Amino acid sequence: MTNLEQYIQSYFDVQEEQLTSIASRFKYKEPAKNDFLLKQGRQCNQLSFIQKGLIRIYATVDDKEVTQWISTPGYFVTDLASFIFSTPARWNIQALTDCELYTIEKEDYNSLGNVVPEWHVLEKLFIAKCFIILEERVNSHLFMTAEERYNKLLQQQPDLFNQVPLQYLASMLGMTPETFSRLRKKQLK
Amino acid sequence: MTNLEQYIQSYFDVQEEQLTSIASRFKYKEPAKNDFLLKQGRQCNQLSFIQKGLIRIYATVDDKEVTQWISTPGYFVTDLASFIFSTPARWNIQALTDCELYTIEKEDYNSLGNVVPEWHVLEKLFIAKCFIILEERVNSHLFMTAEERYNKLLQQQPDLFNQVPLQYLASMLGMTPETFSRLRKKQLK
DNA sequence: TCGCAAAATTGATATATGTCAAGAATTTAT
DNA sequence: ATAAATTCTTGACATATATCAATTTTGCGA
Repeated sequence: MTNLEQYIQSYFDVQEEQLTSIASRFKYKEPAKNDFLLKQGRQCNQLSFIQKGLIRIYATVDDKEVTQWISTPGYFVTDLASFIFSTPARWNIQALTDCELYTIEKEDYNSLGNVVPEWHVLEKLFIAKCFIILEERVNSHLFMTAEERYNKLLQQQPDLFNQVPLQYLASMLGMTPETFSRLRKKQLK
Repeated sequence: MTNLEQYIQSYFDVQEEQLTSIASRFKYKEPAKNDFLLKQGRQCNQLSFIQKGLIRIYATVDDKEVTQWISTPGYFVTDLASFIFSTPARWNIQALTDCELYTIEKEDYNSLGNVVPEWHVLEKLFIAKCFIILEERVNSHLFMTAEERYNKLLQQQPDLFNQVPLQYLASMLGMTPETFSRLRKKQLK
């Protein structure tokens, strides 16, 4: 089983016979560092699995730039709202490093319903998982302080802390780089 | 077209012939004020449309009680994660007033795929809409201050402000009742 | 390898929001 | 209608986090 097939299986829980058929619709891509996969305002027509590299999702609104998330190998990346509803993208998606991706175009993605009988069910579950991830993030703001969010991220994704500019992590946790830096200092003691 | 059918249509964008069939699986209920539709830790087996009344979704974690949302007529209410994945519910769901609901049981809901051909597609879109609502809420914490969140809610749901205890609104916006009260005072000037 | 640009840190200070306690207002139950 | 309970408001104060500016460190391109 290829890496891509493993990724697909872990997300979509699809039967093995159909894996090859699904995987064949993804195309290998190697965006270079700083390349944009998507720009705010455009339409998002792709869903990508990250084999290698790091990708930042961010937006600029009223001069304020906010990093929404950093995606890492083994995960997918897209602007789900734009991808599903063909609305203008809210997010920029940019490679933080040279990357290796498997990308499916929206029209191929949408044709999967004709190929894999259970596809719409799997897709539903996939989106529901995305929902749960977001619910968790809302909760982190309702239940936790900035410091607790910092500690949680440090625990869950320690590697990120020496792979990406820390200001991006600060932003996705909803705090300034200065606050992030001070929490970091506190931790190191 | 009944109220219920209108609600279903607005959420699921289903064809008119199938509306009756779907609607027939919902049962009318009248929970009284303070009745629980769901308790944290249990499994959520119901999805309800609110015809009348107000419903609070909240959770208590480590002695901290957080209101996640207040649902109003014309909207549905459930613990989506628990409903879809049969996991223990994260949330309590409680009637803030006497209510009139249309409720569908999970097994009936799951059987809709056999009744309405396009059901899984509609369901996918429904969940995707829920995703977008949550994305919007995450953004409100990343881009906005407490005061901006207050003003946004006041603008979008002014009625809530004289229908439910304000401490619940404060909580769902991620602030204390005192802060909420002071922002309120500021507004009234 | 050097030099520049970006990022991170640090200190001083400002501001937003939280905490605690008391009292006023409102709602609910008897 | 009254009493009790809950909710809301207010003030004083504490704390977390933001802002601004200066400096150091790091990383990158020539």
